[in-house]
Amino acid sequence: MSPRRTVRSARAPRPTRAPEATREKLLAAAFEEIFRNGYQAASIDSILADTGLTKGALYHHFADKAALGYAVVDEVVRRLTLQRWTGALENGGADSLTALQNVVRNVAAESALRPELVELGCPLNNLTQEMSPLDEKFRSRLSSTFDLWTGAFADALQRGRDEGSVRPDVDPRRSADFIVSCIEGTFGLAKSAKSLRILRSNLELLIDYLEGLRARGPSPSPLP
Amino acid sequence: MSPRRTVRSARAPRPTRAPEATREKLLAAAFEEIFRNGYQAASIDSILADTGLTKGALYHHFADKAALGYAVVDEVVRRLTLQRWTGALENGGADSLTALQNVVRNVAAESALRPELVELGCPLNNLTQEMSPLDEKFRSRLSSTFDLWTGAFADALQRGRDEGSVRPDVDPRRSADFIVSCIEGTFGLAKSAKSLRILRSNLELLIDYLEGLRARGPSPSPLP
DNA sequence: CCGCTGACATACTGATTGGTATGTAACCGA
DNA sequence: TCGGTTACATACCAATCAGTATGTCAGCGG
Repeated sequence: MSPRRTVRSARAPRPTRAPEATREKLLAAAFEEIFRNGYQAASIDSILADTGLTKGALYHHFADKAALGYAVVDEVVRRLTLQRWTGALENGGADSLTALQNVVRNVAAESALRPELVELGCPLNNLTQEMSPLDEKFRSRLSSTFDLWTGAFADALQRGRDEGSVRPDVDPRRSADFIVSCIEGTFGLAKSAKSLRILRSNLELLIDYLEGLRARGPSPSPLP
Repeated sequence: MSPRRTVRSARAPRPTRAPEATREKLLAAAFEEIFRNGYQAASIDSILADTGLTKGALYHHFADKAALGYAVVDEVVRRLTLQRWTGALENGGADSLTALQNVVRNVAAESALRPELVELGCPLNNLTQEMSPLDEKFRSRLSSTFDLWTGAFADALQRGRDEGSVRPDVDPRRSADFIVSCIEGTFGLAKSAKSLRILRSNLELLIDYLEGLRARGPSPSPLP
């Protein structure tokens, strides 16, 4: 009867000790707080108030505030970024360039439903602008996340070249950097103007730009 | 002889009381501190230490930290942004599109000489990402600065259409937003990677993109 | 020459910050 | 069942924060 009873064998949904769940709760709250206020202005006390936990819990799982921030990048921001921008790149029957355009289209559609995307922007971009010049460990983690993102786009462009959907004079890596820059800048400008219209307009122009990378003459059989 | 002597009529270069110069010194130091650390992490005490002034001086010229931040945007960030990006748009004998490309080229050349541009990025962008969601007065000031920037680019593109250097199907406002987004995103990615190479590569691709906006057939006389 | 006001300097405050020291209960192997 | 380790909670601390109250001196109008 008493909820404080501990059942030995059966796994209750809320066991009295669940360190991994506690850690995840801290990470999620920290991400939310950092996303809204930035890392430096993120308050430990506020994170703990959100979770209902205490400093004992936090400093048991993380050495200090910096370690918490690093973990947020490694385990939350990275995952969110990759699943949003690289998750749907490889499946589907379309060519690589069209897949890339569809990813952009999907984000445009998603942003219409989630106003936080236009209000708060991209968490990866936010953290980068704030922390890159101030903390090298932050910078390297954020930069490597960008590398995964641009790398995935570069791979897609390279596959597009191989399959004939992308012009052979396109440099996959340089173009990938350029495209990601356009995306991040777009979120920044839309956030500044609080304008979903700018966000969607820019993403449309980006899709047009991608269309400009498409190989002209349809070469149905690249190598006979 | 004594430097403390006060000459009544002649304006000495360093009069004992120079409120305007004091204000400017505070603004400059505040901009530097905010540029390096962000607004929220900018320390009033640190700004004062840089200037050699005290709180009495600061709170005599500015009501509070927010007012200081607003003044930095209005009087420093805006001026820097406009002089860098819109200053050289209207002169020169070239067509408007070429002038736009030259502005981008000049910044690329400038960034090679000033490493702070790639390390710290664009002050307008930094402040926007940090403060737009947190403070509406910040956001409106930053957003209006972006409007001046994109407006100048849109005007240039419109002039290009009028003079025949820009394709008539180009929407000046939408394209201006897109171009500025590319620029800001480029500074962000370069800052993340600490890479002057990425900065220059992206600006080159942007110049190529602008070239794509050029009207095909040279119409020497738009209206005979 | 007097007195008022502008232009600061000095010293202080309460709140908030990240971090720590200590206490304690749950869990697990022996 | 016992002892040690894990997983927290509580209470506290020094430092830093923005902001304020007060003091003081320069300059100028009268």
